[in-house]
Amino acid sequence: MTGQVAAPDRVPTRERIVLAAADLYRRHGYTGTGMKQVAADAEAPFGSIYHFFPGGKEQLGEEVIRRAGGMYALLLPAVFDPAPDPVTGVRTFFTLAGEHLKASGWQDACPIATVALEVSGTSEPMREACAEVFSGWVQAGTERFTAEGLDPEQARAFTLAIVSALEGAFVLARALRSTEPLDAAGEALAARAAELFGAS
Amino acid sequence: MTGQVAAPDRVPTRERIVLAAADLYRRHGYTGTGMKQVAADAEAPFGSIYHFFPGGKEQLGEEVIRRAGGMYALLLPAVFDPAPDPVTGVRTFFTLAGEHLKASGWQDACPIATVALEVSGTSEPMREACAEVFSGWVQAGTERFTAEGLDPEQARAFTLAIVSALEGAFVLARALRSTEPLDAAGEALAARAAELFGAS
DNA sequence: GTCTATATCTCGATAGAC
DNA sequence: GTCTATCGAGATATAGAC
Repeated sequence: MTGQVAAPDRVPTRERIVLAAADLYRRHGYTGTGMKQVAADAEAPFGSIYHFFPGGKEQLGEEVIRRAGGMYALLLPAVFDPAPDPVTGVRTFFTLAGEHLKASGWQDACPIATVALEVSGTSEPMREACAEVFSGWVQAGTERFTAEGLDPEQARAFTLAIVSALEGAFVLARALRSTEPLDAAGEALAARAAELFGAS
Repeated sequence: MTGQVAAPDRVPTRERIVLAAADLYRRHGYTGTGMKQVAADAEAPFGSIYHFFPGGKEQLGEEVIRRAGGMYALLLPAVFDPAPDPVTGVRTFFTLAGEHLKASGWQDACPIATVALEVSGTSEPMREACAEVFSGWVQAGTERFTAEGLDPEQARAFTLAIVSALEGAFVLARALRSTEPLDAAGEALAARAAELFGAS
């Protein structure tokens, strides 16, 4: 009977910090994002960051990567479950990614990819966090495509190709300010899917 | 008759600065690379950077991107010219990329991709430099594959898919410390090439 | 053109009042 | 737990002797 109703500031401070950092990472990267800016965007006092993340910038970065990775993992079933077949699923995945990127003013790239490129040679804990996120995506895709009829090796290789193409197309699309790379990559992978799954 | 023999310090200061910065960018990114570190790695006096690049970090970054982009563009004919057919060329391209990345201790990613993700939302001049580099690659690939029998639209889409897959596979490979993403992406694109070019 | 010293700013991180 | 003031280090950039 503690009277837990939805409070006005329903999002806890710690959560706001993680969300704000995730948003900044995909716009400016890890090294380009300052802790003061995170605090400002999260509307949290500066000291609260070090209260919740005593490990500092690196600990915050690790958690942001894992959390963002988990959220993006939800997109896989969200797109593929309603799709009539894997070929359509692949094409839709790339199309939606392009629409979202364009709608954000070419700002919202994938935070994991940016951070992975920046810190893979600098911070081993963060590199491992990125690796675990990618591994999780690949494993989820492998299981799905295996269930849809591919043998596990094929399924894993195809998933790796999809994730790679998606991340790379994001890079080009963001720089070129065009969805063309995402459309082209999606088309190529959809054709590969048609070949693998034997559909048209 | 000015006696121009190969001098001991045959690489000019300005050149050393650009090369050192390019190397640092692909290891630590743009924001993660300091001007002092560039000077140190280039074995150049700190002030010389601002003598040659009065526009500061951004001007240096722009030139590094364009120069590195031009160097990487040379790899396309270097790999595809000796290849017996486009399918083999595609596969070789991804295989060599993986071998190089691994040989560098998973350090030498593509500097353009890293910088493109970091600054596309921050610095318009640098975003344009990245876009021009990518456009150049895509145009070169389009011309080559058109000459090999594809119609221009197919050739352009296929080139975009290749570059996207390559850049994305680099991201995963660097984080996972494995060439598996590059091999899988190469396999998928080689299969697509076989389909497009009608070879086996 | 080369090189050093330094100005100015912002970074990540900490201390301590409340 | 919240918030402010501030530290020391490192950043970019500049001034000026040589």
